[in-house]
Formats: sequence, structure tokens, C-alpha cells
Amino acid sequence: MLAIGTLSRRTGTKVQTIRYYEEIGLMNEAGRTSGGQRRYFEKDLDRLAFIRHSRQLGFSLDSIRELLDLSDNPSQSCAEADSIARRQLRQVEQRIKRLQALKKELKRMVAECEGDSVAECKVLEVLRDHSECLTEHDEIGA
Amino acid sequence: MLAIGTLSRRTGTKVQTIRYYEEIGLMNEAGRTSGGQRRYFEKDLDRLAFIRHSRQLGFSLDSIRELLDLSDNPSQSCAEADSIARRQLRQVEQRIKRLQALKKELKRMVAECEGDSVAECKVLEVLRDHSECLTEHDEIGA
DNA sequence: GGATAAACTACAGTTGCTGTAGATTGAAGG
DNA sequence: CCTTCAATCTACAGCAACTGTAGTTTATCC
Repeated sequence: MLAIGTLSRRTGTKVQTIRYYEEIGLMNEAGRTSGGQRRYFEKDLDRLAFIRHSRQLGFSLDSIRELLDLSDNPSQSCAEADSIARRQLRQVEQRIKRLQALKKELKRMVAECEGDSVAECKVLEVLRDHSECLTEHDEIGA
Repeated sequence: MLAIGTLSRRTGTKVQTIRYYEEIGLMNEAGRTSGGQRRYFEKDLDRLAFIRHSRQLGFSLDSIRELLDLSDNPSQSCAEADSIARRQLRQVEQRIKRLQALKKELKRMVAECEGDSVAECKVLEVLRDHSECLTEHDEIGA
């Protein structure tokens, strides 16, 4: 029987995060000692590791929920897991694209700046005037 | 005198977001009509455009606050604005790097999946077992 | 003067945690 | 058996940067 701190150490997950995963139903409710402390089995550790690894690959908690459901029902087709992964891949590719456009713009911005006074600062000028941008970069966020 | 909806339309910013920027002190407190509605000048529109453009380039609200301060004091050196932009550039480059590692891993994952049953699903297998990963991808988040 | 769009406040919800306070519990040492 | 101290517990607030909702009031047009 593993204490929550052991799961924490073995997976690099904060204790509160594990409790949070239980709260939102990603982790099963753990058994308790007579005093009320959570105790876990190895399979809980595996599940947590699955969650963390998926997070590291950028999957949302909702996607992970789906993946765990699939993983729990081994007779189903793999197609759905595959499509979740592909969706994630597309998202990652999208984000890379966006960030590369940003990078280009930022590079140009700092390259053109010549350390003058703020009045002629190229960085601030570009920020002031979107029309100076070469690329479109119209979405905010992830 | 511009109504909040005009600023909203002209900058593509939700009305609530404009109010939010006022609340956190990024936008100056707007003047009000006798009935309590906000009214703006062109300079407020410019400031909002600056904020939105900076957001599109990925700057945090805190960074934007600094940039606006600099922009408001045109006699200072440009060096600080430059360093904020360079910091942002480094962050973007970092994120691209991370995402490219993820992309690689995801690609491998879906490429190896052969549409079998969940029991042998490569996607789920990789998620279960971190040791199958070729690259390290140890940080979560932005 | 009535209709209607647009504005107002106030607050809850989003994602995915993280941090804090104050109270208990459990394991080890004396 | 008793103390001690880390580990755990609950409950809730806070982060970033908004977004959405409810219920009300204002401005404008005909």
C-alpha cells in the first residue's frame, strides 16, 4: 500500500495535483486508512504515470480522460485512440506554425532596433502599428 | 467620443476584455456619460491596439505593462524595450523547441499504430510506458 | 414615446494546477 | 506508552487572461 507521497515522488507529481486528479475523476477514489489517509495500489501508480506522461505530450485532461477510458476497455478498436493522438499532433503542428510566425516577427523587431531613445524605438513602433508586420499572426493563445 | 463597442469592433477585442483591462489598470479609467457609459478618445483606441498587438505577439500582460510604461516616457533609452522583446523571443524559441520534440514523439506514436484493438494499441502503449520514448519531453505547459 | 441594441455591474466559470492555513495522523525513537 | 515530527488531511484562495451569464439601465432611432 502506497501513500500519496510515494506516488508523488515516483511520478514527479505534486501531492495536491494527485488529489486534484481524484477530485475531477481522473484518478479513482483511493482507499483510506482508519485515520483517513489515502492508500494506493501499483495500478494507481500506473494510471498516474499514464496521466503525467500524456500531459507531458500536451494532451488535455479531457483527451486523457478519453484515452484512459479506451485503455480501460481493451476490446475496443484502437481507431479512437489513434484519432485523439492525431488531433493532438495537428494541434502541436498548428502551434509550431504560429510560434514560428511570431518568432520571425520578433526577430525582425529586435534586429531593427538600434538602441536609440524610446521615441524612435523600433520595437515599440512595431507594437504600435500592426501594419508594419510582414506576417499575419492573428490568433492569441496556445 | 467612442463607445466601448466601437473600440471592441475596431480592435477585435471583446467588450468584457476591455473592461477587464481597465480593471487591472492596463487601460486608463474611461470617462463616463451622465448615464454611466464609458466614452473613449482616439488615444485610448491606440493604447488598446498596442495591447492587442502585443498579445498577438505573445507578450504577457505584465510585459505589456512594462512596454506601455516605456512607451509613455519617450525620453528613456530603448534598451529595456529591446530586452523585453528579446526575452519574449527566447521564450518563443524555447516553446518551439519543446513542441518540436512533442511533434516527433506524437508522429512516431501514430505512425506505429496499425489500427489493431486497444489491447495492442501503440498509442496507448507509449503513453503507458515512458521508457518507450526516444526524446525527453519533461516539461509540461507553455 | 416606445422599441431595441448596447451598455452597465457583479460574479461565476474556464484550464490545470499551486499555495496556504490549520488540524490530524502515522511511524519511529526513547 | 509517550512524544515528536514529517506527512497527510480538508477547505479554500489564487494564478493568467480572459469569457460567459443574469438582471438591469441607457442611448438612440423612428
